[in-house]
Amino acid sequence: MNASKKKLLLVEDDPTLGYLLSEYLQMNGFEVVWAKTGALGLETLDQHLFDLAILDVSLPDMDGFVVASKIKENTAQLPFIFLTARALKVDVLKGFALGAVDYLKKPIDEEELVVRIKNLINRLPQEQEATAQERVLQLGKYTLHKETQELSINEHTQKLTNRELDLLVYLILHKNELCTHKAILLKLWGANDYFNKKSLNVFVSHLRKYLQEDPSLSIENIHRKGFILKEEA
Amino acid sequence: MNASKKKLLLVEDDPTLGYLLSEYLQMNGFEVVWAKTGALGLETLDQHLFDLAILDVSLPDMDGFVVASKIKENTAQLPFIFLTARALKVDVLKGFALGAVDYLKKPIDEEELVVRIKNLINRLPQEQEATAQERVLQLGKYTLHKETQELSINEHTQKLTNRELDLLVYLILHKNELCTHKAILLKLWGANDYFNKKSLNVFVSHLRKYLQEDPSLSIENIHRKGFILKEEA
DNA sequence: AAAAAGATTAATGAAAGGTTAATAAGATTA
DNA sequence: TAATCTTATTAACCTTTCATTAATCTTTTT
Repeated sequence: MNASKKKLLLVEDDPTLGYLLSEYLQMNGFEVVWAKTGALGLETLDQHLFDLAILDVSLPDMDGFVVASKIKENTAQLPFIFLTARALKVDVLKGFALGAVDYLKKPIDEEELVVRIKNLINRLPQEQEATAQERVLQLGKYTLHKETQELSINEHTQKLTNRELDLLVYLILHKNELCTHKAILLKLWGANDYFNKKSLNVFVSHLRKYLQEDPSLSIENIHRKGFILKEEA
Repeated sequence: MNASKKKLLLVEDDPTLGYLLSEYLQMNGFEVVWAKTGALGLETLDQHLFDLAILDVSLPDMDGFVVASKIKENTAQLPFIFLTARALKVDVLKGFALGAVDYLKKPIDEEELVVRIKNLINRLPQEQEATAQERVLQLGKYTLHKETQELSINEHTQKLTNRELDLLVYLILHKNELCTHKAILLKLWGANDYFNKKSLNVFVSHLRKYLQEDPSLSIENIHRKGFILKEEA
């Protein structure tokens, strides 16, 4: 999905949990800096550009809440979550009031933690890239704008109908994979019968015509199975 | 922050909890539509523009996960969270895999729920209302004065009616983006039905006539979806 | 070679969209 | 209060769009 490794700051004094989480997060593709005290955590902020901070609330030297406020003062935009055994309601409310993105209660399953972190991180840089990637798909020399339903190559653009668009999007998302008649028909038509299959053929035919300008592209038929949108290397 | 009340869809079959949450959320400044079954929840999606959906996982008619998938298919961007007694790890992972923004486990303190929801909603991509406050909007060679409701080009000015103005402003704010019938109708008419759609067509027709003088502008129809106000580069 | 499946182009008809005019309801003016 | 004006809605009518179906030809399989 996203090329660059995301960098996490983990502030956790418990050596066992700290090691466990640190390892597990790294195994899951994150770069992790583990600070064992609040003070150390704040220091590392000057040396790294983090994407997210994970803060234990109970720390030997300073309260996790204090760390959070300092983070807010120093690095304007670094989002942080609390991870703590202190599940008191007031603490949860205080955490969110401070601007936490989430407040997780121990014991926490590592797998769940990773899923939640990935979820958060994907949601953060939303506007800039995420939507743009969804709105426009690239296929060979072609560009497909989903909103305007326009398929462009060089200066020429072909407007697609709803069915054409849906089918092309489906094929692009499964590029170089077999898309069975059944799967396509169920997804786009909702039912898999003789006449819908006939209809599907018509649309494949349309798309083939539209995609002629790039010879590296082809929609091939696998007899009695389905279609493959191939893009040659 | 944002002036408008945020609209929540609550899908919860338990009458006691549903009532409690619904009331409490309303007390906290949210507009809440409470659907007691998954099917009813999906129906209301056509009548309202929601900011967030809160889904119980165990529902009488259909699984909350199913409701979530349907939401994803129908309304492009409506974020949703799960609220459930089923705290099994696989369920949590499944929930996030489906694209949930959060997964909360019952019993949940109402106050904590409200704080978490507010937190989420603040974090959601806000509609850029920046330009919405401008008194004068520029569109191609045209100038639109919102106060006087006058659309001017060169020496000619056309006075707009309220509906014409509202529609044009909406389209300008979403220039070169698909504006679905549903979104326009819900925003300007408050309801999405056959006759309002007919009415919308009339106003689009008016605007097209007014915008004829600048050939770089066009209001295009996307069959069965909506309109795009295009400004060619 | 026969039969089945697929490809392509064209024909069709229902639904959606576009435009202009009529209507009704509210506001304004006389 | 009646007359006029304004404007959103509804109606009437026409055009366009597009998924499906049909018709015809080609390819593949057995």
